[in-house]
Amino acid sequence: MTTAPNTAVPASVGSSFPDSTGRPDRVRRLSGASEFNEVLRNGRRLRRGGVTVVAHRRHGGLPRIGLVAGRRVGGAVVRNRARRRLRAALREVTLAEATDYVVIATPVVATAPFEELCGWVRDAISSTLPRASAR
RNA sequence: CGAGUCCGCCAGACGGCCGCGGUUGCCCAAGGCAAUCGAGGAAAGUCCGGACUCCACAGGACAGGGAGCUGGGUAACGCCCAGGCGGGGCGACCCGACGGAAAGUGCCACAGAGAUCAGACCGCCGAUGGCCCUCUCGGGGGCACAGGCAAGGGUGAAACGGUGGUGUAAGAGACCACCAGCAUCCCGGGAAACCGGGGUGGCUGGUAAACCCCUCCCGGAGCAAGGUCAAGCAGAGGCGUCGGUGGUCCGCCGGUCAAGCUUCGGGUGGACCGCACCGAGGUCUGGCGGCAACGCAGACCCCAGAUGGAUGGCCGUCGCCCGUCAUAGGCGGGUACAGAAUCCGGCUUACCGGCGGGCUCGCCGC
Repeated sequence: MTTAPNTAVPASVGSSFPDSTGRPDRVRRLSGASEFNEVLRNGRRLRRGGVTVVAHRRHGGLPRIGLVAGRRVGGAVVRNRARRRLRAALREVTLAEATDYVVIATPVVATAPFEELCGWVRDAISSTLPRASAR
């Protein structure tokens, strides 16, 4: 658990972060029930490991994310932790422009090794990319 | 040293990389940069008490709810402190819904004869009355039918106060002495609860987290309170002595053809203020007053403010605890409970562990 990420994490950060697309990857937050419902109703839903990603393409603008950690994830402390780890993991991946994402947590998100969590998020996000762009 | 008890405190530390929210300043703006601040002792449960907001409010009666030894503290409390009383502990100390049972009503399982104007199973007596025997005609003896008694036995958590005497046929607070309890009066101490002492009196079960009585307190709803702006829609029916006085009634007030209430239907469900606060504010001063809770004075400080919800993610080193190999040390695992949402004061509950101090008991040494 401690030895493997030592080499893997910095590599993934360095490769995907500053210059994979050349633009500063800024992200907005989703806000309000209407925006969330829009994504959840019309978006493409993918589950990888302990996370579910719902992606929905918009007309333009920066990517937006919304995090969901429901009551079944745990108490307030565990839900906060799950949300923060998801936010940290999302910074490790490239998000498509003009797309809204809702990421839904399960209980394992709070306890799973961080590298594994990053893997789930990366797989799920990249799987949405061709569909979202093909639409 | 061991065991215990009370009080207070902490809630791993440091570093690296990458981030988030608020505020202030700067840049012409989108946005960016800099500085600065950014979870808890319980932020929790939402159980009490307030602040604040809106609605209501002449007054009275009755409901209803809450509190309940005394005094103090406090904005207030069901909280805190001190004291009293009762109970527990060798002790430090701990625990207590702790007003009234002599205002009334009710209840007291099982057992038991009887469980509150009590009762008589075994028992005791049988003076008096009755019956029988005897007779020296005064009486004497017997039976246990009437009747009397509640001492002893037995039942029970509890049996009409306890012990000893007098008394009597046998007995009983019937009477006496002492004692326990209660009521009442007086004296002394205390601010009071209460404590100590004395007199008098009647003659005494428990239960009020049973009804109840007494004293005191309580208008309702809550920040989704409440307000501003924006956007948007479609009205129709009912009540007409109706509405308000937010439990009810009396009474009062308002409206009386236009408003109000209400039912169904339609629209919106966004932004901002409230709301991040100069406050029942925090820290310090071995300050002053007080046994203490706390109050007062002075100095300094401004100390989270999100809204699908910031306060973090990952890594390293060192602590601490456990297991293991066991020589410094190595390896593996663990490092609680838990996350602000209008804000305060409490209570309760959860919690790996650690630190400091006071006191008590036991053992040992000087």
